[in-house]
Amino acid sequence: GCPLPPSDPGTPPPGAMAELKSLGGEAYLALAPGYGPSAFAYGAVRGGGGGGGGGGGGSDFHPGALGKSAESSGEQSGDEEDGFEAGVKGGAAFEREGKLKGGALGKKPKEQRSLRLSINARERRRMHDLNDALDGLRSVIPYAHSPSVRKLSKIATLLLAKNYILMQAQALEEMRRLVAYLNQGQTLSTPLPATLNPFGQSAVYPFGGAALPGCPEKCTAFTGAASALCKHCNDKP
DNA sequence: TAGGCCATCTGGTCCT
DNA sequence: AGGACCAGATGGCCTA
Repeated sequence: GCPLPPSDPGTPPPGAMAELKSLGGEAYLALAPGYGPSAFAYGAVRGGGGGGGGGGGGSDFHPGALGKSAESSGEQSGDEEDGFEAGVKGGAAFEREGKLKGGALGKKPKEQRSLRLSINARERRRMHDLNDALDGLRSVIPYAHSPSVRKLSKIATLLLAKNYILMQAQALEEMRRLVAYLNQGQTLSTPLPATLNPFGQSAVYPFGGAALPGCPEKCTAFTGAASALCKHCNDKP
């Protein structure tokens, strides 16, 4: 199976990793082949990535630092000119083709080029927005966020997010069933089925062994206060 | 060096 | 007509 990403004490969202553990994490990390472990090659800083390339003469687009996608979105907003400068090859191809989407027909070459640059700039902006959204998604996914750790790829981010959502839904459902079970007022003389026990196999009774002076359901062990969901607590004056 | 990932350009298509 | 969205192509950077 996929190894759990190394925990980063500084960054994981509260309780996120604990939830991963309690649920085994397999579902969460069950990424499609090729995007799992390799996608989590933590520890290596990804440098200059990408940038420049493309249609041409990437030099003008070389952000050069880390976390390109995020940075590039913004500093390239000058784009019109950048796009033109960078578009050596693309521009050449464009000029060779001598055509531009029906609308360019009948326009002067200079106008065509201007329109093409405008379209390029819009597309760049759109992709930057998309990357910003992906960054936002990464920021809420529990994995090792750290400057010294390579960030998740786009595909890994999407797959991880999907599995995380599924895992959260499952956890929520289990908690609901557990609350319903407790509200029945029954004592847990037998271990909860694994599917009802999000606290791990060893925790037959998640509230600890010692009887608490309060509610017989020991729900106070959760919060230290009477639970509004517990009928025993509600019965008390 | 091959493969993965990425940014950009580009033309097509659809929508307003 | 113009903008948004999409997918293909291209080339750069990085890691194994």
